[in-house]
This record gives sequence, C-alpha cells and structure tokens, in this order.
Amino acid sequence: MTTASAGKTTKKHLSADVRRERLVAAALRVMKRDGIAAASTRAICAEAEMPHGAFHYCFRSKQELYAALLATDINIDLDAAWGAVAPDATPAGMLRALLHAYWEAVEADPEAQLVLGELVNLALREPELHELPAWEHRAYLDKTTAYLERFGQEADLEYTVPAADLAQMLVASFSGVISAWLATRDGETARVSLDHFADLFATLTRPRG
Amino acid sequence: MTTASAGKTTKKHLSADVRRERLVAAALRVMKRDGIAAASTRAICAEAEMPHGAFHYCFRSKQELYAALLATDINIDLDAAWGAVAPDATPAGMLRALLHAYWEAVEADPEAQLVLGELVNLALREPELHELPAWEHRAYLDKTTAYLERFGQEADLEYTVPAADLAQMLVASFSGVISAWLATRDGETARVSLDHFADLFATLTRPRG
DNA sequence: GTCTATACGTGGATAGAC
DNA sequence: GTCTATCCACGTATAGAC
Repeated sequence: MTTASAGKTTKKHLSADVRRERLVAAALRVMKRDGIAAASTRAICAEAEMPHGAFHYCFRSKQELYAALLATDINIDLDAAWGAVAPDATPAGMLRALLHAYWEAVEADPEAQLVLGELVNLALREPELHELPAWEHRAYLDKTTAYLERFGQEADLEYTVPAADLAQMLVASFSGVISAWLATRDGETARVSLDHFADLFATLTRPRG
Repeated sequence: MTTASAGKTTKKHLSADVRRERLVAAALRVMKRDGIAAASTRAICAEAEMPHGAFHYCFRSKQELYAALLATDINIDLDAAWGAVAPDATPAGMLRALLHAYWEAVEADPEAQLVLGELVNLALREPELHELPAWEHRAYLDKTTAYLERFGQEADLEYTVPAADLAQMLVASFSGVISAWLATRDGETARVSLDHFADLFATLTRPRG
C-alpha cells in the first residue's frame, strides 16, 4: 500500500485481462441491443464504464476485439441444451426433444443469433478473420457428431449414413430454420419444420446388429 | 440544341430513373467486391461514374438505396435454375437434380450470397426495412411451393406432408448448407449434404391414388 | 498502467453555383 | 436538373500528461 486511499472501493487499476473481459462483455451487450454497426469503440467503452482510451491498451485494434468475440461461445451451448434430453425415447422422439431443446435456447435469446450472423458476415470479409467461422462451424459439427455417436451407443442404434453426414444435416437444417425465423418471427412454422426434420432424420437410424 | 457541344457523346442529363438503376447496379458491384461496409455513397457514385452529389437527388437517404437493393432479386433465380431440370425422373433423382441446379448457381456467384446475408442482417436491424427479408422469404417459399405442386401433378405424385411444409424444409436446408459452405468453402461436403437431403425429401412422396 | 485530449480520415447529407 | 464545395458528426487510433 503506497497510497492513502487503500480503503476506497475504487475501480481503478484493473488488470488488462479483466478489462479485456469487461470490454468483450460490453461489446456483446451493445451489439445485441443496437447492432454491430452501432458498436463503436466509444460506445463499447461507455457501456463498460471505461474511458475511451482504455480500448487501445487492451486491444491493438478493433479486429482483435472481433476475434475475441468470435472466440467466446456466442452460439447456443449444445451441452446445456442437450443435457436435459431424456436418452431413452424412440429415435424420432429423441430427435424431436433434441431439436426442441435447442430451439428453446434460440427463441429465448434472438439477439444472440442476430449478432452471431453479423459477426460471421463480417469475419467472412476479412481475410484475417476468415478462419474463425470455419473453426466455429467445425467445433459445432464435432460436438454434434460426438453426441450422435454417444446416443447411438446408448440407444443401441446405428445410422444408415455416417454420423458426420447426419451432423452436417442437423446443423444445416437448424441453421436454415433460424434464418427463416429471424426474417418471419413465425415460431409455429419453425417448430413444424423442426418436427418434420426430426422425423426424417429418424429414418436414418436402425437397430444395431 | 442550345450548345455548341451537340456532337459530343456526353453522359449528362440522364433521367433520375436511369441514374437510380445505375446506382443500384454500382452498389451491388461494390458490395460484392468489397463488402457492404465499404459501400459508401461516395464509393458507389465513383463506381457509377457519377459525382457524389448525384446520390441524393436519386435517393432521399441511404436506406432508400438499401430498400431498392433488397427489392431487386439478388437471390438465385429459381425459374432459371429449375427450368433446365428434366421432369421425368424418379422423385429422388428429380430432387437431386433440382438441388444441384440451384447449387451450381450458388457456387457460380458466392459473393451474391455474401451480400445477400449482409443486406438481410442489416435490414433485420432497421425497423423500416424489417419487412423486406420477410417478403423475400415469403416469395421464395411461394415459388418453391408452386413448383412442388406442379411437379407433383406432372409426375403424378403426392406428398405425405403439405407442399408448403416441404417447401419450408427445402428452403431451410438449402440456406443452411449455404451458410456452412460460406464458412468452410467445402463444396464436396455441401453436395453430400444436398444429396442426403434429396433422398430424405423423396421419402415424403408417394404415387398418387 | 491509466486517462485526457486530440489527430486524422471518412461517413451521410446539404447549400448554392451553374 | 446537375454538380462542386462544404458542413458536421463520428470512426479508429495515438501522443503525451498523470
């Protein structure tokens, strides 16, 4: 303690790491609320209750913030969404439950999907960020594939196409339903589509042996 | 002819309508090349070889240009893509041909998909533009539904789900495959997904009677 | 390490000459 | 109707005081 203000609950002298975290969180809030275009470095610092100058000793550039945002898991947490799904139903019922669990998370936070879309679009334009959407997509596919394989073992099922192919289709159809829903906000239609997809994907399973 | 320069091939005194067209076309070129963020009114006017001031007596604001862009059919022309598909194959073969025809158009012009995504994301944020993606999506669904019904009649098929539901799934799965491909640029995987989808959707058809 | 002030470019939009 | 010059707000980034 070299100063006399040791007892004050001052917010100064935060480490650069915690500042980075707060800036990332603040950026996400601003983007969800007002869109990525409104998330200037000034707006983000204001949201984080930091002076504007703080930005550039936490990030060398704004692109670095974008990269940090894409590295955090903005997307739905598959483990959380699928953790509660009962593992002993029929394949069709199982897949329906899976998709509905995921869908609830989407409808609970539409802004997250909007921001994710904006961020991915932006990254696809910047050569330095282009690999990030690819990585995120790959991670999603891997998680889905692993889940399908685990489920196949537990329910004593096998798939008539490679599990990776089925994962691709699951992810693609879900992503497409989200896009449609963001435009129309018609949740009923989205659910109908998901149910149909679940029934279709169930036809790609059969008892093992 | 009130001036002495009657013989010159001057580009002046264009009607506001043709200027609007040229600005919209120029905007699309700039966006495809450099992304929507780089498509400033200045850049667009330069691309259209017009002075910057021309912009604001063709459009009251930049939002008006966005609206004009979304009104033009940036998306794949379904009639053109599907016109060449042979109508006498099996349902699965027919659907494969359909999806492949569409997919060729996507891979032939990836930038169009990037711009479309950027434009839709932008419109979803602006209350005044929010209805445009909904309209475009609706138009796409209607066209797909009409096509499915026509195909059903010609091939003497019926669908085990409403044609509108099937159209939703076609559009959603396709849109999802595009998203994945934009991130990964893995055309082989995209085609595998599309073939699987075609086979699945074929199971939703049966001979009429 | 922290923050203020500022530099510098660019954005959309407009006023007013022609 | 057409175009030039300009306005003003805001973007990222940095210099330099504390």
